[in-house]
Amino acid sequence: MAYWLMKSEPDAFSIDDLQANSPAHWDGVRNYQARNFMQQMKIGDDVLFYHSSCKKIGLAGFAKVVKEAYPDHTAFDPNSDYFDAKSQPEQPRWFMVDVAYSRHTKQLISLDILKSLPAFEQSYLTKKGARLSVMPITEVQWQAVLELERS
DNA sequence: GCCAACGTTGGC
DNA sequence: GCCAACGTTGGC
Repeated sequence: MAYWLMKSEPDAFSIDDLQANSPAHWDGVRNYQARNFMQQMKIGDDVLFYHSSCKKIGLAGFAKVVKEAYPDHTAFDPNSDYFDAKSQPEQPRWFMVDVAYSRHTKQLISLDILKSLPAFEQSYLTKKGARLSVMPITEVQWQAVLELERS
């Protein structure tokens, strides 16, 4: 069982949207490293839902992987913002997973708080210039987040 | 296979 | 809206 963090711009898709449309497919990932991580996801893995590029940046909720990686069909659709002519149905380049809503965080766990946690001193999230939208989270980091939820 | 130009991400 | 830090592209 593994832990992951997935970023989403809440203006486009927020934790509220996931709650209202659960499970949802996580389409539109067009970065190889992020894709590779998604391909490692297993059913039942825990996901931290992160709101990026917005007023309240940070962890907004919890989700679970309910379907493992399969071709991202938005790459095949010329009308989609995520269309990629180089991804063909016979040989898809991009993949997505399905995630189901678990719950909101009690309150938003801001990026500042995350940065203040020793567990997150070394992470894809807080690393300078980090732009990865899908990343693994360690057991220690996961527990640190749960600890915040208890306090 | 190098690397300059370009596009994107995402915090501020 | 700015821009630093990246990732990707494409000419050579």
